[in-house]
Amino acid sequence: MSKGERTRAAILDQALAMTSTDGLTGLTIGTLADRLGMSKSGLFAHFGSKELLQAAVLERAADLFADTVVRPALAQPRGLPRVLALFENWIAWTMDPVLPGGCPIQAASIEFDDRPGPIQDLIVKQQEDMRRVVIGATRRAVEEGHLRTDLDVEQFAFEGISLCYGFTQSYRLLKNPKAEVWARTAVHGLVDRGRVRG
Amino acid sequence: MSKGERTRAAILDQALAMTSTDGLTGLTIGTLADRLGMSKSGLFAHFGSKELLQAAVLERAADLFADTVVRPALAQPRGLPRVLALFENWIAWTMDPVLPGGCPIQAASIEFDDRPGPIQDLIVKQQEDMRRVVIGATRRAVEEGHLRTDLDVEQFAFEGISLCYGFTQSYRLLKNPKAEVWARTAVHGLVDRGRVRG
DNA sequence: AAATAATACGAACGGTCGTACTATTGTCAA
DNA sequence: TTGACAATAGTACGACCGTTCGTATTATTT
Repeated sequence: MSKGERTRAAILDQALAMTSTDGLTGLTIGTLADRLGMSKSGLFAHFGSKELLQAAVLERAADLFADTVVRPALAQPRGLPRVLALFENWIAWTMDPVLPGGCPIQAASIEFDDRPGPIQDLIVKQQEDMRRVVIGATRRAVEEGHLRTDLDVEQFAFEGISLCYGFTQSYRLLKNPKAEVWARTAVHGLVDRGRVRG
Repeated sequence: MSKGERTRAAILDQALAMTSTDGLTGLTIGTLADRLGMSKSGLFAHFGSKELLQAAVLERAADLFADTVVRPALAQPRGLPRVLALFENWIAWTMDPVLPGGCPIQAASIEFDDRPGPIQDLIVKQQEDMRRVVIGATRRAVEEGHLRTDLDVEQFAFEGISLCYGFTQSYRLLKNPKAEVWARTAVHGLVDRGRVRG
């Protein structure tokens, strides 16, 4: 790993934290350089433009999300355990102090839902990837006989993802101490309702 | 209505649309003035600071939300019809072309969930007001005998609000044509599950 | 019609933004 | 150890930011 690669990784770590609290637009090259003790131009040279920096941050966020949420869930036995782990890990991810301001991708979703361009395209791709993961795990649970065969897996995924998103509001903005219980109760309810009878 | 009040209202209308797409931070006095064909300083004088402008925009958004979502729902007979109207109106509000970029309050929630200050305080107050409205209507539905007496109304509100929020993602960012059906199916399911047996 | 207040304007301020260029330093293979 | 190139710093730029100020214009009241 060359020196350039090392600094680039350090930049992205700091940029991720900054994006988490200030958003992709609030992420600023000058203050980012200050926090890293390096010059604006030196940092800038690593990416070539702010938009490319934003894209790199998003991809780093997605990697971290995959490592924290998706991969550990896929390590669970297929079927219900995996589906539940997906939601539980997602809830834990929202509370993870590594991201001081919450999931940067979720924030970016709202920030960029009216700004077409490469960044929006990337966010859409990431969100649909995640949707596919949830749908895939759910469909597996149906095949394993854990969930009803007549279950609408797309509807199921919509509700599960919505609950994870809603949790962010209650937990991060409203700081409601019951938020975590609500979210976990809700996803367990969702899963239970999909279970085969008996 | 004096001339000042008239321009102030016109400013807020335009500012609301701009906030809807660009967020409270992306809302900029210069371009806002341009769109209204007036000078930066003339516009500025109406509010005294950008923060006060942002606060005024949020209050205008809340008024509009109350007129579009809450008041029509309260016109429905108490109990289940009112609860359902609340969610249906909320879904319609998210699709309302009056807000070209979706609900400004929801966007501001994520934008400001890590920026303490008067704006964050205002947003928290608005969100908790809305939460209280949902909880109140739900509790009424219990009293009317439409919903189970052992229903956890806070849990119910969390799930309903989460679904409305999740709908924004699917509809505005991912532009999924099934989003509206998913959201309506989900809230109807939520309500049905709370119904008294038989 | 005169007096006063409300409203709007234009210009300018200090700052920060992203970006472009050039110069300097550091790294690492030959 | 040197030469080539990657990495970082330095400086400057035009554009825009929120804000202030003095002044002109327009409404409203007396």
